[in-house]
Amino acid sequence: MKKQAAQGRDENGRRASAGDRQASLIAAAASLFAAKGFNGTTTKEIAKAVGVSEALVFKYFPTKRTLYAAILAEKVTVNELLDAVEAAVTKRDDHRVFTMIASYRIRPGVDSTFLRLLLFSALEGHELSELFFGKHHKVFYDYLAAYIRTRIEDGAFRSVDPLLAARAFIGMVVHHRLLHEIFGVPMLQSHEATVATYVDLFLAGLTKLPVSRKSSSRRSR
Amino acid sequence: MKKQAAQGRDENGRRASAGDRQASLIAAAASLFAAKGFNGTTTKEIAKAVGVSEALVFKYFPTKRTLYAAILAEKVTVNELLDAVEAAVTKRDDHRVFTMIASYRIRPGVDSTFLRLLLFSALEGHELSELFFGKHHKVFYDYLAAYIRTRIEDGAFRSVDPLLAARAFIGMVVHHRLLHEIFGVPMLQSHEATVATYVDLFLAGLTKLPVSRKSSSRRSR
DNA sequence: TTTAAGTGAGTGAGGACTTACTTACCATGA
DNA sequence: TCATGGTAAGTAAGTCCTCACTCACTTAAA
Repeated sequence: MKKQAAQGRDENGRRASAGDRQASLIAAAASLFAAKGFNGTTTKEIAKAVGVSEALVFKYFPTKRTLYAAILAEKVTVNELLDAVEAAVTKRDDHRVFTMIASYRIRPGVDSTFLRLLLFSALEGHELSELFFGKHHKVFYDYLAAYIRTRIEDGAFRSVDPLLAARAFIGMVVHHRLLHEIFGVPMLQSHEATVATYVDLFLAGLTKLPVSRKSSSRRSR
Repeated sequence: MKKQAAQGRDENGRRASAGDRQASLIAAAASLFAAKGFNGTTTKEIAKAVGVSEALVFKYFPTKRTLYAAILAEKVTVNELLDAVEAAVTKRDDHRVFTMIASYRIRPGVDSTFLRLLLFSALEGHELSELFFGKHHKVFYDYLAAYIRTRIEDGAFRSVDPLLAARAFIGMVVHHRLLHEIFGVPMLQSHEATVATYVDLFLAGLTKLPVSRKSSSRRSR
């Protein structure tokens, strides 16, 4: 008699392949770590989330940390965006460039676990946090900064530190997500409307007046 | 023979008073929680940091959570700033208002533990996090938003959602701190210079052109 | 002498990780 | 077409350790 037969099976009642198991363990662990932090999550919980014995977790990942590392390694995929923006960049379409970056950065959904994971890893001081940050976050600053620099050289933007300006802009956007996703602050408007306002505000502050040469703070075109 | 006599003593070799002990426990716990999170910190560590037995910690705080709550309760002191800004507000000195708020928000030092604590409590989902956020953070948004609103009514600022604008500005500033204090990203310039740039950028985007009356956001959509 | 400050040595619960074992899968050759 | 064995997937039931919290007690001070 198979008293407790169909436990660690996939949806067809068959044994899962190593790859699948690994993937679903990573997925489950990611969402648990994101929800409760590394220290706040137990290996037993992870196993249970996948419907598998705790021991199996350790068959795939020798330690809990290894599992954590696997998550971070997996979660590195940014370049889709940068490709998408490319067109707008060559056309010098400021509005579009900023809007696209902001939308991407602000978009909820799929990886709202992402931000939490990033924060947790930074706060808990995991070694991989830097890699994580570098590969996933830093790209944006550098990319946007480069664009701002060329626009300054074009004479279209005022002369500011490009990296600082990039951080300022991304700061607005990321902070918005933070408020919403971490602190549960209700949104005032739709994502789109918010992005539009931010982009508008920021570009107005950055764009050079075409005719006037009043040196300091004025707004744009 | 007093084999291990002078253990839980204060600097004079005397027994500490209840109040002092409580305070130093709170202080030690705050910095440990900030560094490693609630789950990542043990009561033994806290005791050791104060140079006292673990048992004593529980004489003062019945549970670890109580201690945590005590920290959050203690850390609520914002109004100093708001008083200081008041003068600038009545004079409608935009630049000064924004600079003061940003400087306050960005200043490192004393409570750099603060931001970490706030983030940890939010991430780990402590009940008090909301209170913490509300009492310490929200104030800024509301205060700044109110100012922006009056300036819009004055006709000095463009017509934007005041709360959204306030969040955008504080977002820039807080994000800057975050990068620096949590992610260890090196600063590009001094705090003052950074604040100056941010304020300049933001006010430029917000201020209405004195002569033109071009109504809404140019180059939109 | 009372009372508060302080402690060493627990306790039980739970967490990361092991061990020794069972089952399903499937490739092979008889 | 099967027995059949090698192997990977899977598990129950630990081990050992750490952690939050307790207990029974000692010491200092007023």
